[in-house]
Amino acid sequence: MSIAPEKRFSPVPTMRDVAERAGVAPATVSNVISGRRQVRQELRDRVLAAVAATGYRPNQLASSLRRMRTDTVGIVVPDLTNPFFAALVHRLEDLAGEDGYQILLVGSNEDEAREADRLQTLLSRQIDGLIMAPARDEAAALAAHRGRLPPTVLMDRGFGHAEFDAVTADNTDAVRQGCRHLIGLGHCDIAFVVTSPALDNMRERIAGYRDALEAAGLGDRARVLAGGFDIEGCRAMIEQELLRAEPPTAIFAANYVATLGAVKAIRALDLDFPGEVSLFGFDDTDWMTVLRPYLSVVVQPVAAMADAVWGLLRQRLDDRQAPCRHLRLPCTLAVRESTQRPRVAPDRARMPIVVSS
Amino acid sequence: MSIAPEKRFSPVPTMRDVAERAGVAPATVSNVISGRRQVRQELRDRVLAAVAATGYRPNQLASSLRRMRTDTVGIVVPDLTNPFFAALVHRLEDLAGEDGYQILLVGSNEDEAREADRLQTLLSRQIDGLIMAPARDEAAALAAHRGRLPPTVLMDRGFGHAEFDAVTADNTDAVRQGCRHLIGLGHCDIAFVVTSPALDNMRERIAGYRDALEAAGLGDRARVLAGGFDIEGCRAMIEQELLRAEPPTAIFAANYVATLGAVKAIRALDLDFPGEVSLFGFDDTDWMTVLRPYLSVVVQPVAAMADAVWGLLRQRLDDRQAPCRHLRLPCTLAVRESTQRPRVAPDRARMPIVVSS
DNA sequence: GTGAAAGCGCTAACAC
DNA sequence: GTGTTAGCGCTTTCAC
Repeated sequence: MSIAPEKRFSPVPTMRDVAERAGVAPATVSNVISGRRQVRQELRDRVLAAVAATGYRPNQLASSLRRMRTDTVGIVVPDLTNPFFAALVHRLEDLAGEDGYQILLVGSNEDEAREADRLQTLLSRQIDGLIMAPARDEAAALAAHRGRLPPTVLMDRGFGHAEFDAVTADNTDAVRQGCRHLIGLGHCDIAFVVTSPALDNMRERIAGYRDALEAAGLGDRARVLAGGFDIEGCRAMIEQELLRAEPPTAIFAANYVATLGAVKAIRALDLDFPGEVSLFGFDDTDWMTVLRPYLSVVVQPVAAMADAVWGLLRQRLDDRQAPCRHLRLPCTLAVRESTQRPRVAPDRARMPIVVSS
Repeated sequence: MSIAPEKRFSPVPTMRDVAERAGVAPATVSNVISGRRQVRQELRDRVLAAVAATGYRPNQLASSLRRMRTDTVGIVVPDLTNPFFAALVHRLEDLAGEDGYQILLVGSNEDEAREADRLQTLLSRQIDGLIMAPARDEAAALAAHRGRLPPTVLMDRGFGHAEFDAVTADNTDAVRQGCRHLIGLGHCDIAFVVTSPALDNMRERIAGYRDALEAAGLGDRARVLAGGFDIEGCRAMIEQELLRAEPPTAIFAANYVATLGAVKAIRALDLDFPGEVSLFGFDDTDWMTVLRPYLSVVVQPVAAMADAVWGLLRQRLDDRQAPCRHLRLPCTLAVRESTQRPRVAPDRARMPIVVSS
């Protein structure tokens, strides 16, 4: 053994180390590992042996830099704590993983500034694709990067942009049907609770609400409340509404947060539920068929939506020129226990209802 | 204007483009942008102008390769759909973002093979840190990379490893207290439902259960059920238990999944709940104080746990030699409506109880 | 304080 | 098939 300065043992072996050990060119190692080109069996064996002996593990970073692709997709959602988005992310991570992509996850917390900031870093990481439920429809953060964005699919929100693929539920129709159900039950005073009427998806849901009321000649009874993006805000707003002289006989909540806010408000006032007030919620979860009363809700096709999003992204990855598409998936209604006939006869519905039980 | 072949307009400007335009060295651009070194005001201005003019945006990939750090942390959880993990991830993403890190998210779906596979890719991406709630305590996936792992913090599970920092709830004590509550109410037949007794956290919870029963002289009444990792599995197991000749008067569910499974089982059998059977759950969520009966549960300090995890990771990033620490955070009990006195007097508790209502 | 040059680890292009 | 070479875009010595 010579004492001459040999190449020191590198703490983490590189492809070159493997190549030297196997007595082949680095490119050959690369080809063995990636399988991109045929390599003679003998060399391949030597390479594999060298890989095993050195414990070599490829550095994706270097590979990505060279190949100009990262096999990474960014996902931006407003709130991971909301089961709707959690389910979407869960499914997307699944699909992405199957196709060899990893997920860079960002939660915007419904905050535009934060979203813009995080998006910037996401893009600087050279993500191959972007999936986003933007905090605001304008998606100013996106516009700022116009022309420099990777293939992008919007979901749930911001679908007004013609330059992006998008997936949404058929919001208007879902709410229209929900309202019909309530009206059919005899409800004339239905309050509709959204987070923010500034969001297109909420506007669509409001449209469904107004549609249905007008079709029933109840147009002048429409009341839309904006409770904000957190449960407590919605709760406060709804509580106040239920304390009015002529409270609604039913609440229709336009999303998960509003739904929870509504039940909390009803509980806080200790109302007989659904006796004194019915509730139609939005978004279905495990627990809704478990505690009482089981909630009647609009069910968004979450799995199908995630599938559609991923499908659009894959297609966009293959062909950046194809025209953008907006997929709108139908919702279903799960009518359960939280909606029932109002106590007051329809013709007396304008009379004040005593709120306490 | 010369027709000579000038450098073509590069579709995406690089630091070199900016440097040329500003008439400075690439290194200077780098220094302006990173702020790592002082740059004379005049040059700085020229650089900034060139950045604006070209619309240059740094390539983190190249930077990471050179700097040998990615400002990225991998998070592996068994199930994003479980609000406990969703909340953990949510909070961790928050903390990471504040510190300039991004999150590569992986859901293992409680599947070891998948976990190992995804972990491999995660590591090849040169993540700076790893946060993991391993599918199995052995965390074979981790062991396979022994010595080549970035700073790693385990949470909720796998905390038996002396070579990793870890954060868990005080499982044994939490369950012990929960059991005391049930026993105090007069319950002598309490079934304990875990997902899998192979997990250390479940074993700890079981230990708390046995402790409490033995302390009350009820050691021979202990019944531990393993329902598996999905709600339906737990439901089936619990349903069967409730149909025995001598059904338990109370169910103690050892995690979120088991809790939901328990309520489903109770509903499926149409039992008077909590009249005929009490339920003590595990993990607190928004909806538990909203529908009836409000569930009595063990509350894990999720936010504090995430904070602790992040804190440990940051410290480990700073000092890889420091001894590993296992932080164990106390839980609290939320006693609500799902637990009440059993209908049968304690001294008759061994008599069969009629199950139908 | 600034520039020149080397190189992070990998792969694509091109010879042979 | 396999080796050689030249970078991917950035940061970091090291001179000046």
